[in-house]
Amino acid sequence: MIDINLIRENPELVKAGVARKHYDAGIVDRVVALDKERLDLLQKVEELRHERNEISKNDSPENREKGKEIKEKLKEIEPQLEKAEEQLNTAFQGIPNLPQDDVPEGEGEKDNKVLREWGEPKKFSFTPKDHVELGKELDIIDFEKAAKVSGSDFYYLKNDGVLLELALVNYGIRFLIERGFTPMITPDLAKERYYLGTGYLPKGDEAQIYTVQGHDLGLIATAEVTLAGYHADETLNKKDLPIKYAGYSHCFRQEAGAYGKYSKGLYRVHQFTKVEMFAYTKPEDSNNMLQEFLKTEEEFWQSLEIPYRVVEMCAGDLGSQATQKYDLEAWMPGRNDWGEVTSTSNTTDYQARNLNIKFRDGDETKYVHMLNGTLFAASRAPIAILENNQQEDGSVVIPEVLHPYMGKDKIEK
RNA sequence: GGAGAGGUCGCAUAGUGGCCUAGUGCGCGCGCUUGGAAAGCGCGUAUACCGCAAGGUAUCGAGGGUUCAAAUCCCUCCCUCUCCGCCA
Repeated sequence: MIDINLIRENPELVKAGVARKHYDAGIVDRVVALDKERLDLLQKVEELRHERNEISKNDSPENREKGKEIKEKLKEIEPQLEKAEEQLNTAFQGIPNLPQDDVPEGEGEKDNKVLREWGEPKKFSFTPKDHVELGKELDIIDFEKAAKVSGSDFYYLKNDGVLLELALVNYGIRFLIERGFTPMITPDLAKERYYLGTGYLPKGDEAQIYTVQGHDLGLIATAEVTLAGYHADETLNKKDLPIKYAGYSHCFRQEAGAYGKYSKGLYRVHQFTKVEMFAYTKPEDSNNMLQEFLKTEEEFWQSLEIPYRVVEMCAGDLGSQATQKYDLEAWMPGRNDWGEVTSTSNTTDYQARNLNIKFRDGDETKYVHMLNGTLFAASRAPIAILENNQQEDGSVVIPEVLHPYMGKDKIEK
């Protein structure tokens, strides 16, 4: 959530930011009204409680009578206050984080800005195959058996497909350790507070998360959930900041209603493995950290020798949490187009306020800033590797940096 | 999963209906003392919200309930520890 004081003091500023994200700016007025209503009721309730506290210091028949009266009044007003608080919270949580000033204007994907390209989209002297075909021919990915056992959009990895994922994970984690990240393997399930607190909800859609029947648990859609929750309700030491984690987890997404050629094969699946970067910083450092994350992603994908481009999200495509966001899109010959492989966001103090994560700065405690960024998803990275590195004979050359982890330099039949 | 014991202001503990505005010890901070230090002594040491302020309200694992009044009584849940069971 954003700072309620910002809304009280400068509702117009908030409205402008909300409008840039193409959310309904009327929500700000609703919050202002509900906030006032809540304050009025809060004052009444506190006055009555004060009276009650005074009375119970001296026991007498008269005071017992007075106490009974107060009890009755409170019974009436307290539920009203509760309801007002609930309404305020619901409306308030609908207010997204505000975009940074220099974020490009725009409504959605079509308005995102390509900042630069690295590498050349491959040209083949033969007709390239897509990863689904390659995966089947090389016997390293099996969608059909997974469909039988788990349903559509699940997959088995086999043979060198397994080695490739493990190599990527091993290489990726070491890559981040060298850059000062603390490696973490996190739980794959988390309580509602955490998977909602990180706001893994696309605009208005709650159906993204798988939940466990009979328990307050959901399968995480990203390690961002568990890495953000790690320090929930803590006050961190200023001297420990920034804290940088490299998270390894499985990710689970329902992806309801996502079909079509752009969702083919590994591109959109219900479960995948991901190595995620996460950072807690001082407020003044978060913009630099976002650039550091982006640079780290670029260095990683360059080391894999995959052509990619950097895209800055426009205000309308930031989602509720981010103030600024960059994606890397890798070249995918199978679709003859770019495909998103990473995403890095600065959520500033928005998640920190949801999860109550602060740091001590002298006499003051302030909210930390929190950032996340994908190093790679072990579903989409193999798409790029298989499709870009395929040879005419159907084999696939492994990126050099993975050779030591893979134990070979080529996947062949 | 079963049985038992617990969860109190940074840490350790006291508190079993109104004297709790939560005591004490440790730690920490400031001051006195000292040539300097230790000890000793004194004072102060949570968070959030409302309020210009004085001050007020809430929080004793969480949520409900009983009562004029709840850390304290009742119910539900969560977590930790010990033992048992089961398993990797």
